Amino acid sequence: MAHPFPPVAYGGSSSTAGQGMAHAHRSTTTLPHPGTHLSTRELYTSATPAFRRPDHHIQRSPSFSSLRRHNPLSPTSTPAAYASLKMDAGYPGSKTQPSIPPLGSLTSLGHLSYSDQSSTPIKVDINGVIDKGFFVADSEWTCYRRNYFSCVCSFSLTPMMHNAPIRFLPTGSTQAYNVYGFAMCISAVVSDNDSHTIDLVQHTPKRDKGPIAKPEKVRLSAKPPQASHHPLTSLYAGPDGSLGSSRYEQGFGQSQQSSAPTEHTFERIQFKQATANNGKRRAAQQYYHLIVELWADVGQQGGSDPWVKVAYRKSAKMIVRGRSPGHYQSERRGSASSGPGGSGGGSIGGGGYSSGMLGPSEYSTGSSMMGGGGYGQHYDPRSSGYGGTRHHHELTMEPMISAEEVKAIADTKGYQYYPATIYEGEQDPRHQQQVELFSHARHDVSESGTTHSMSAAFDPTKVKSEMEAGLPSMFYHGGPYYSAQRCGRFEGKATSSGQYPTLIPPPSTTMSMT
DNA sequence: CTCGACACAAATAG
DNA sequence: CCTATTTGTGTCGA
Repeated sequence: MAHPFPPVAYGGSSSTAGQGMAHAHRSTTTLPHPGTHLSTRELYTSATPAFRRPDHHIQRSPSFSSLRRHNPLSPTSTPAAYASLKMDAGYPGSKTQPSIPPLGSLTSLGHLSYSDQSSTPIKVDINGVIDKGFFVADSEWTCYRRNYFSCVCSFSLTPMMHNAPIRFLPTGSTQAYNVYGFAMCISAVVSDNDSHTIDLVQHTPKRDKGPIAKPEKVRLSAKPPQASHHPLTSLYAGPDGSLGSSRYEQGFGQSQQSSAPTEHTFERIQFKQATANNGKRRAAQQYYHLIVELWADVGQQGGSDPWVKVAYRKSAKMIVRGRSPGHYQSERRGSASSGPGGSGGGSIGGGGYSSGMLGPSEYSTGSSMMGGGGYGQHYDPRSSGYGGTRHHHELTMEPMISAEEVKAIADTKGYQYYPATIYEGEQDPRHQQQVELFSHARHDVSESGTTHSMSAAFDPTKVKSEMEAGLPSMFYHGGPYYSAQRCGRFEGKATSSGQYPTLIPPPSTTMSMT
């Protein structure tokens, strides 16, 4: 598995489009390879969950932006608040990023333990951040089949002992395997039918010109638990380009290999196929789930295939649109139900905590991610009253979230992010709020089947929302902090808002600063 | 209808 | 400021 893809340079492309592409120049952008670390650009671009390029995608979408600016689309599209977590920070002006689809709780397919004398049980955590490409439409997480998305994956073992041999005992089996290494991969399945897998494809920057492949398992080392304390730390790579966390690992010389990083970003991924019935017909809408999997290398113990799946985490259900954005803009799915708009109330409470997802998610496994949040579509940032305040604490523990939390949340209407919105609404770049999230990452690995309480990890308390004082930069490079920026609109709704302790900024009060 | 390919244009990054 | 690169997406054709 050296590299799933050849390095990006497929220079060969001739001229198809006239655009410019002669050769891959930016090699940087090459697809991530498993043992390699990303280059700088990559780091920022995708590797970093939180940091993506500042604006990039958002603005990019012509359709949305333009449309949105001039015409508000239907209510549905109304912009909502986003939770942006990114910290591009450093400076105001950056745009924020929309929320990202949450991952559900971790599902273990067996038990890991150190095989030394200690036999210490190992708790596994999988972190995955779907970075880019997704937005909420009609309260459902949506993306375009043709657009890229990326997924940052990492896992951690607690406790971490690098030299100790590990054993894996699949659930329901008595046969334990020696684990020589780990790898992660992403895949997708149909929501209704887990057995129905959907292929994911990975392009090179050259896109059509370059080869495409399926995401492959990438060998990774566990991220040290310590990293956890800094959510960001783990997430963000050091400036030097190497992942901070990886250094730790390597330093120890774990068996995995020096080249194994602790985190891998699958970039330029797209679904091979769109979900069926994208809302058009009466037929039931199909949904997919992205799955972040952790595999163990058991050598030949299990037969020819050395890889045994240890655990995985499914994302919230999502719709993959097969057509151009333009087609959907005017179109409305059906409806009714979810109509976000309709409800302005998106309130549902579903909860989302989105902001936290990124950072904390890193270490908190199941918890935070559900972000969906519900913001319906309120357009009024202020008028409505959500005024700031709605909030509450409950977010953390929303009962509702459990099993179908994902669903629920999603239904709830997550935040929708629309770039344009920002413009229209208000742009306050400066409202960045820093959030320190730290949840402890404790969760039980035991067996959480699927549903778990995710809430636990999130501590509203810890989150700090305010801080605008302008120190964005500080946090940023300081490292570990997470700052979330909000964009102008806080559509926060009561309900949802509750979920976001962090994000909810006082309506205009704070923002104007600076 | 969906998928795939081609091509254009916009935005970003350097 | 300019250019190279990358990505989103409109559209056509299969």
